[in-house]
Formats: sequence, C-alpha cells, structure tokens
Amino acid sequence: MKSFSVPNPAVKRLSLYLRRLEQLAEEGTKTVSSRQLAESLRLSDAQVRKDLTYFGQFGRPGVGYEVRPLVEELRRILGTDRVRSVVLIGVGDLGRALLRYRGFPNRGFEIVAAFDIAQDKIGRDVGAVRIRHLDELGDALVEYDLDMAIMAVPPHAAQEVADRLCEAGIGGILNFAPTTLNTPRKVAVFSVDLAASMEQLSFQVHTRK
Amino acid sequence: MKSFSVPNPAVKRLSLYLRRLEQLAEEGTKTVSSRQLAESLRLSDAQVRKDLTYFGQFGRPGVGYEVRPLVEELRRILGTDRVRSVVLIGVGDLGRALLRYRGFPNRGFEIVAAFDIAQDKIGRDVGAVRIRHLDELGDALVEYDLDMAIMAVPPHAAQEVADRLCEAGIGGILNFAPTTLNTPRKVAVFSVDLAASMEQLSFQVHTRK
DNA sequence: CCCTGTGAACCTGTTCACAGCG
DNA sequence: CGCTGTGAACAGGTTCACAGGG
Repeated sequence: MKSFSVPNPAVKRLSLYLRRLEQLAEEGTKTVSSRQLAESLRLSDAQVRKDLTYFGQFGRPGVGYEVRPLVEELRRILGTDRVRSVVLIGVGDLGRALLRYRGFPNRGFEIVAAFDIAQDKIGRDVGAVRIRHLDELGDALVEYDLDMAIMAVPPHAAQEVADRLCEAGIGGILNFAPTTLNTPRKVAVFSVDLAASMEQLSFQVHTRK
Repeated sequence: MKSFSVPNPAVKRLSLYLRRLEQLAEEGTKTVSSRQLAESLRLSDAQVRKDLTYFGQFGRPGVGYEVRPLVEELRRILGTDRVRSVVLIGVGDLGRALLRYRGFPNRGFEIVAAFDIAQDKIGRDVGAVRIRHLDELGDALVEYDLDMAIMAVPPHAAQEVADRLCEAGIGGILNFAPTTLNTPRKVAVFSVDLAASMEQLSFQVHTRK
C-alpha cells in the first residue's frame, strides 16, 4: 500500500467505483474496462485508470478489471473489508434518520451505540440500539472495538462533544454540525454541511443564467 | 458579477465565510480582517482574500472587511438574499429529518411542499407541510415560485424522480440517493452521499497509521 | 485491435510576496 | 504600520498520448 501522495478527490471517487462494481457483480458481470466504468459514472477512462493505479495494478491489458477481486481490493483500501462498528452522538431527528439509514449497513458500517444528554431520551430504543448517556461514551469505545463516530448534535454542543470524543480516543468523526471543529491532528474529521450544500446548489442555479 | 472562472472550492468556502460572518455580526463585531476570518476557519489569510476578490472588492486596506455589508454581499452571491422555497421529494426517515432540519430555514431555505408516492403517507402532515402525491409536482412548481428540490428517495427510484423533476422544469437538485443521475446540462445537481462520506473517513482513519 | 499503466503536458487552484492605500 | 488586492511562482490534479501486453 503506497499511502504517499494520493489525491483526495481520487479517494472520493473510489467510493463511486466500489458502488458501481458491486452493482456489476450483482448483475453477474465478470470484467469491466476503465471506459465502461467511466461512462456509467460520467468520468474519463484515463481518470479511472489513474485513480486505481494510485493503489496498485489491478487490471489486465486487453481485458480490463475483474469485478469481484477489484471489489475486494477497494473495500480493503477503504477499510470496509470487515464490518466497522460506529457510534452515533446526538439522537435528534437527523440522528434518528442516520440510525435507520440503510446505506450504512449496506456499505459495511454498523451503528452499535447511540448517545445523547437529554434525560427523556436515555434508555429508549431506536431500532436495535438503546440510547445511553454521553458520559458512558468511554466505556462503549472499549466495549466494542471501534474507532469512528457520527456526530449529529446542535452547533453549540459540537465542540464539546468533539472534545469528549477525542479524549475517549476516537479515530475519526463524521460531523453533521455546521461548525469548524478544533481537534488534534491525529483525529480525522469529515464534515457534511447540509445548509452549505444547499448554498452550493443555489449558487449554481442562480448564476447559470 | 463576474461568473467566469471561479474555482468551485472557493464557492464552497463562501458558505463558511458567511456562517462565520453571521456569528460575528451577532456578536456585534463591526469589521474583520482576512487573517482573523482565516484563523477561525483554519485557512490562510491569502486564501480568504483571493476567494473574496473572485467576486469583487469588498475590503478596505488597513481596516479589513465590514461584517454587515459583506454578509449581504455573500448572501446575494449565493442566492440567499431572499428566502428560497424548496420542495422535498421522498418523505422517509431522512426526508422527515430534512423537513425538520433547522439549518435550512436558518440559512434562507424553506421547504414549502413535500412529495411521495406511498399512499399511506399522502395527506399526512409533517410540521407545517402536507405530503402530496408526486404527480402533483408540476402544479407545485408553478404554485410557489421555486427552482430547487431536495431528493431523499431510495436509489432505485432516484433516476425516475430526477427525470420528473427535470421535466417539471426544476433548476437544481440536492440529491441524497447514492446514484449518478443522468440529467440535462442545464439542471444543477449536487449530491450528498452519506455512505461515501463514511468511506472517506474510514480511509483516513485506517491509513493514517 | 483492445486494453492497461504511465510519464509528460496541461490546467486549476493555492500560496507567496509585495505594491499601494488608509 | 496594518491590511487589501493581485501578479507571479508553485503545487496539486487531470488529461493526453503512447508504449507494451494479451
């Protein structure tokens, strides 16, 4: 694994490749060329090849890529070759929706514990998961072998929750709060900013004409 | 407005600037320098200045940027200088959460209508919005003056719903389905792929060591 | 001929460094 | 002196074009 100098956008596209390859595998397709893969994702064939070679040589000239092995390979690269347990912090409307989101288990992520601080939520079940108090967070990270958290808390609480996650030794945070988190270098943070996404779209719509 | 050649990442950061500036305005801060703005967002001061000058000259040498006017300016650029009405398609768990998401109205987006195809959902209310059948979509786009949609439908339905939106004359789509949508060039699409975001994070966490 | 892998060319976006204004 | 705005240098990513394998 050469982890030196892989463009971030390339990693992002790896997810797209994986999704498409899983589809192809289900349809029974055995091999696929960079061009075919590219077309269905509206990318260029060169892009696909370049992206894949950042991580190794998976194709065969004249043939293309074998679907099944490449799926395995990409999962390994993305760290989803085994099921990854995840905790959720913040069980509001968004948190509840994420708890039930099928796309997570489908792609190898299982939310195994949920935390909040509202007393009236503690002890309740959402699906198979019981809501616990945030103070028990440390225990849970030990109990399950687990290194990622999903944060769906109000903006004003985000930094404190992030601090507690880092203190508990979390490896990465998927942050839904519209806040710039202050975290140690070694903790990976990836933010999903819903309102900002709408603003991006709004900009596109209202300047394209 | 010079809409030629603005880096996309710059537009993305505009959202961050706006959010921070709104905070500063609330705190009563009158002016802010590129350095101050940059620090709170973990960017470089040069980046901030460069980004802003893609859209005009808003600062004063020796002083910085006046918070209030810059907020107005950024809103105008992002198209949120007035409230934007939006429709939601797909009222599952995620759709419901988005209907209730405070971040949208806070940033000038109001979901004024919701659509689904499940008969048992039609006619029900979520918050102030009544769920209608997708067939009535065309009417709604006329009824409200509106050009953006949020799509929170299952992957298998995504392309068809997108087709119907485009047919109805939508201007842009915020897509939550993990699918590459096929849409006419003139329709702006912005995708939020939750599972892919987790995979990004997983990659960071599991290769950083 | 079809396809991959890859250096090289190209393009896009970021950082630097400084002129010039208040 | 502090701060913006900006060309110029630089870095990061993408596309091109082709050598070489099946």
